[in-house]
Amino acid sequence: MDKRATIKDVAAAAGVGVATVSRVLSGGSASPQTRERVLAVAAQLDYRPSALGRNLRQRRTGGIGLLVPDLTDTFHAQLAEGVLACARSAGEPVVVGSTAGDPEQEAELIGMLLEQSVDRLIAVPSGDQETWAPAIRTGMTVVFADRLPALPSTGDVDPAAAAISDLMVLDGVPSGPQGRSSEVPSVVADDRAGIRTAVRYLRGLGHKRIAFLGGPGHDRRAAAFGEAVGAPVDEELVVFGTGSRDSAYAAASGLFQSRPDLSAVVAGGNMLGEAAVLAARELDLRVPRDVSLVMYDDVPWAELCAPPLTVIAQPGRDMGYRAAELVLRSGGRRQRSVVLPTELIIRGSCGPRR
Amino acid sequence: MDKRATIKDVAAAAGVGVATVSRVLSGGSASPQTRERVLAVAAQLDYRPSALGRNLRQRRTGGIGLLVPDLTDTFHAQLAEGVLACARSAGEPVVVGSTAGDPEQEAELIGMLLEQSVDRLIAVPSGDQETWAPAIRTGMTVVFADRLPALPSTGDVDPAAAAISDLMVLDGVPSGPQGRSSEVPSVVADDRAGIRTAVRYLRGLGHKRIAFLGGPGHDRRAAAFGEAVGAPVDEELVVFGTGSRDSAYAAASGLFQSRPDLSAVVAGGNMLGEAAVLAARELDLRVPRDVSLVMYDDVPWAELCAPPLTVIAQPGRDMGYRAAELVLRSGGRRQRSVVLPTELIIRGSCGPRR
DNA sequence: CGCTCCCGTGGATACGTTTTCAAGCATCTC
DNA sequence: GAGATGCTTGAAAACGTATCCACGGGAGCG
Repeated sequence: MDKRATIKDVAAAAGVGVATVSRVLSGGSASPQTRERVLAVAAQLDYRPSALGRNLRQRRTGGIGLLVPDLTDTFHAQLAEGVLACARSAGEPVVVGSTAGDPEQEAELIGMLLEQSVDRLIAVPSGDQETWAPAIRTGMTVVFADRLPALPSTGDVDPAAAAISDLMVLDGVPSGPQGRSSEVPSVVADDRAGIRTAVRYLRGLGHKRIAFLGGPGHDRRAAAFGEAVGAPVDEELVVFGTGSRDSAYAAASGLFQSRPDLSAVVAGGNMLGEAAVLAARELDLRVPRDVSLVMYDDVPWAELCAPPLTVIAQPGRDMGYRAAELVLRSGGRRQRSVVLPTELIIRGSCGPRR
Repeated sequence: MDKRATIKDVAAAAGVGVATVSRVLSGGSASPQTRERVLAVAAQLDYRPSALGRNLRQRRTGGIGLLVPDLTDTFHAQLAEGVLACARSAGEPVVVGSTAGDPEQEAELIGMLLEQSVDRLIAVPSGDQETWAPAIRTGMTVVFADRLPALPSTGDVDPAAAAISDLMVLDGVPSGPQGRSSEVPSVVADDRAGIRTAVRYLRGLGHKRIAFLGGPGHDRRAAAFGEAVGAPVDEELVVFGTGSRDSAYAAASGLFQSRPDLSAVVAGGNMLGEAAVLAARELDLRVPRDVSLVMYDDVPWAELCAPPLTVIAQPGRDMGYRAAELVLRSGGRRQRSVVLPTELIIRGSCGPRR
């Protein structure tokens, strides 16, 4: 009922001008006694500067945007927690959107953020570079996390080919020579090394027919997988879901049924890993006796599984935190991208080839 | 580089006044030809109304706030997804904060939202009614989800007693007779029925010594538990963690060690359930042979566990969606609270008392 | 002693929108 | 035919803040 005090009220109560109040509160210069009086009055009136006025004046919203495909994916939740932690310590609000891995929804949410004048954005992208061009062109400070937008699909290239060329350009460190999107900083895990380690591990156990089970945005991982297993890549052994749990399950189930000869699976994300466990169980495939499984993302429940899942761990929370740091410190001009290490955590879901 | 077009630009280009443009875009009345011209010009200029200006004018931020203890908790992630889905369909941004179950951080985040003039808030509260009084007094439209804030701790009452009196007041339907916070609508599951069903189920299996493992905000569930097992409640069998995974693990481990005579555990949340599985395994307790476990929240990984977890399912996504609906349709004055049913899903983590 | 320079201060302006208000104009009614 | 009524329209105010600019006074320097 009692409306919030405005800067004018404070100014009047302190007997100074609004400019002085603004300066005191923004850390500008002011005489000690003036500053003290203003501060006292502000505290007594319980004055809180309205972000609305400030934002309008400076033509930008203070907060930062965060776009992830699905919070129910534990890795994305970890990443979000990292972003939130960093943002909180900076006192910045964060606007979250979930895209369901759908470029269209992603574009829509970008539009919404633009409308809100949110000019700093952290994203786990689902769309390709074309989707992201508008946002970047508008001057938004964008930081990609976990993955990079794929090359625009000029015509109909199959994902694998695009993914490989993507890898060529990006080559471990994402700051490739060309490609517009390489100008935007990113925080990603060293997918190439992670996948390579996992594949070598499986090879060491005797596995020959190894499959990759990916979701949207896992092109880099798929490409790294292709590289790690070496040519010729059996294209039937690289399958993709579309982002939903159902689709992941369908992909996993289809893979197991169409290729009973495979003996090991690398899941490109924890939702895919979950689907693989479920599908295998449904088809009476025992893990790891009948099929070995290694899953991207170390999540708390990986350890609870039957058997406990061998995973490629990437520091989700750290990635979010670092991404938030990058996007907040973007005052310091051009930012370097960050590549964090992965770690193969061996539990019980891999065994020797039967 | 090219600054965004403002309403003035559109007005000038269309040869009309800004008021007309505003009306056309807000669905006001205008002559067909004027409307068409304005729309055409706006489209051609790629004009998007700035939320900043609008918000300042109407003295409120369009968006809605969402406060949860921890997105890494799968249930909270589900709830958040529900909120995001509803908000997206309404075109509203949502500002998310995670409180780590800490009332202090919660209060801080409430302050931040206040500063942003976010006047609609959905919260899984951690603090008590005292923490929430300021937000509600300011005129914020608040909807609680999953739980209600506890009664203010006047002096040092132990959580169990407070929880029980809480239950007395709230009695299933949260709109109790007194208590200021009972005026705020909420979306909660029928904890009482859920817990009662679980306890009866365990009783039916022959279990006598059943423990409750809770976290912050689980007072109602603890109270319902006490009611279900009937007096006298063995207070040692009701233990609380503080919200973190570590604390949950410590609580679970401590419980198992101090009371080797217990034969069943009800976990008040999925993080507690996770901790219980881990702690049991560490102490070489077999589930369900040595100890039975039923966990609150049905989460995707409950099925993957060894053994698959018997759970009290509550519709997290729906709860979020309904809460968002409530908070958005709050134009229609006083809203009724919603109580959603729970379902006991029997899997493999409960067995007969050994 | 006088000039300059700098610091502290307050008035005024701009940010982009919605909304009120009055005016203009055409149509309808008596 | 004149007054009333309704619809469309544009000018202007307001929202709360940050910042530009001008002004005043004190101190330092010549």
